[in-house]
Amino acid sequence: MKAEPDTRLVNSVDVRFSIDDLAAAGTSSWEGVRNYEARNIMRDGMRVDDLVLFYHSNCKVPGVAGIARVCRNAYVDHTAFDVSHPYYDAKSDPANPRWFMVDVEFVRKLDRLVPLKELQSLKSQPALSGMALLTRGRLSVQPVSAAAYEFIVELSKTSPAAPE
DNA sequence: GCCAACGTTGGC
DNA sequence: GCCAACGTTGGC
Repeated sequence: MKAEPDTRLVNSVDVRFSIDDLAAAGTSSWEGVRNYEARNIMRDGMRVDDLVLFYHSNCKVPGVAGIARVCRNAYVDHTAFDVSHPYYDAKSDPANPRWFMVDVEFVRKLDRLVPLKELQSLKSQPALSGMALLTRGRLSVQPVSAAAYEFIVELSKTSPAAPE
């Protein structure tokens, strides 16, 4: 799941959210997803206790920052109905809601941030083959194989690759 | 149902 | 701030 750790204004509201923000909050809803495929993954593909890689995007060093866990199955994203909310969507009808969200809880930060660049340099590794993060960067909620999850968590325990 | 125009994402 | 990739919209 991607979040933006740096200041980001949406309709004049700062929607930044980092792994440290999740750590401070303990749990958080994942409101604001306004893409159908990402919604479907949350609604149909995620269940309580699933582990989540927390990715920092749109920032100086994009990459995987930590681990979270799903703690509530998908439910209606009510922020879409609130005209004063930055994620308001007039097309989501309360009688037939368009958008859904899950809740996640903080598990831990990785020992170090695993930069996207590093993962790109390792994309020929079988564990990362076909990983959505590397093949279609723009999806904000993506499936992660068990192999990719393990690979990235183990990678975070190693020293960063030396710069070229 | 096609597809051009337009909007968004997100790395750089 | 640029812009490529790609998702969404809407005319036909």
